[in-house]
Amino acid sequence: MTTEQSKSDISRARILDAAAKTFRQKGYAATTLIEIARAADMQAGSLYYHFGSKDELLEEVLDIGMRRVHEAVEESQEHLPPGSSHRDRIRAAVEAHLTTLLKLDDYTSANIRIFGQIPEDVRRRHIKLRNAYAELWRRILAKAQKSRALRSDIDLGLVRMLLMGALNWSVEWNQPGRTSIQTMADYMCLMLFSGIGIDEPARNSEDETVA
Amino acid sequence: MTTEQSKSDISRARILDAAAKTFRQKGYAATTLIEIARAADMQAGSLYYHFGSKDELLEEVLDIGMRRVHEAVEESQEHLPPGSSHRDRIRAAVEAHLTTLLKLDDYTSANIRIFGQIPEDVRRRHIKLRNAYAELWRRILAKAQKSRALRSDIDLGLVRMLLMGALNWSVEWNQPGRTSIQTMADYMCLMLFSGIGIDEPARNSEDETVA
DNA sequence: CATTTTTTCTAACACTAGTTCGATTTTAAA
DNA sequence: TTTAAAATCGAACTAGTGTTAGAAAAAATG
Repeated sequence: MTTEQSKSDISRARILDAAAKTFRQKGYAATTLIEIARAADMQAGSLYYHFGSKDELLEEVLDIGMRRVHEAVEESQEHLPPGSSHRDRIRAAVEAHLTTLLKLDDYTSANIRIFGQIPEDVRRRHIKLRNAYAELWRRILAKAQKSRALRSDIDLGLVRMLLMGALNWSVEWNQPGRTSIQTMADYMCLMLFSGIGIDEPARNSEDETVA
Repeated sequence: MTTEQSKSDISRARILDAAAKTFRQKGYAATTLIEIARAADMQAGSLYYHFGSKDELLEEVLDIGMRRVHEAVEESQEHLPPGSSHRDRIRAAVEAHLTTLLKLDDYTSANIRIFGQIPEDVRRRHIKLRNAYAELWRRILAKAQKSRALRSDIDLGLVRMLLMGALNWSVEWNQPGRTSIQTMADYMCLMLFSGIGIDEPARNSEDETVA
């Protein structure tokens, strides 16, 4: 009983890690307890000493993943240098979200990837954490809008959905080492704040190089 | 042999529809042939008269879904009013993508939702269509950039990923009748071209209403 | 109407999943 | 070292899966 509580807790953590990793890779239904057990250096039956069922294990993985992004983004807002602009705040939130999602956190990425495949009752119990996280973003964006950092004539709910989509989808294509999280956050914020368009010169009937 | 070829083709289509619908709802591994058969008013064993295996059925659903978005976006580019700006072109592509994805096309939405869960060899065979679709978008964006409708100093690959993410993620949250596809496309293009930021007044040290 | 082909059903098979539980090992306490 | 508790194993059970193949029904053909 030095660092953690006991061998039980260590095994528990090992199982959860293995589960998160496997769930993220293969999805929920396709992941077998045998695989999880193997990844945790155990026998499938032994898992039941720590968890009552596959769904219970799933639920804990999901909860942990969601709490981690939530905490990461929350901390990003608290640890900002004084006098930071609202753009800085949002940029920090974006970066925190992406970092948690893509950098060595199987829990969060598993959560994002498999949320659409989980059993009804697990979803019902987990949804509260999801809503709480959504509320955090709602606050961040609303505050920026109120302070005139974001246009006042827009529906922030829709913007938030599109934003989350752009960020979350990165778990599907991001390959570690290809594009840095900073760059991704830069581009995301560029699109959010300024866009990448150039005012087009009146009309263009010069070149019709279409298919 | 009037409209389609025979009863076989009708049943085939009915099975594919049922499969697309069920795959979209429950995911790949969690979907059983019994469910698909029931949704198609058949017995599970009868499916094998039309398809050699579950994976073969899956593959066809995926392919159809991808071809449909591809064709829809391609047509959107051909049916543009003459003299359309590049913003108009992109906007049309966005709308076509969203429409196919959200409006009564279980094939495309199934494709987007379950792509991350499919068996390796199915993916390997399907990936070509995915790449072809990506190439279509690459062309559209590159053309806009070359014509100075988009900033020339940006990585279009990354922009495309974020854009696709924002659009694709809508299958996870969109509820029919809540937000119109037009509105979604409007907001997406607004963010892409202009952003929703307002130039902040120098510095803000007035109110520190942070948590 | 008879007969052949096409399509579907039915029942079974092989296999794998999640789960259970008594035996066994490991760990901690006395 | 002895002993009790904690943790894991291992083998079995049940349920449900994808799949097969021969029987039955439906449709098409002569």
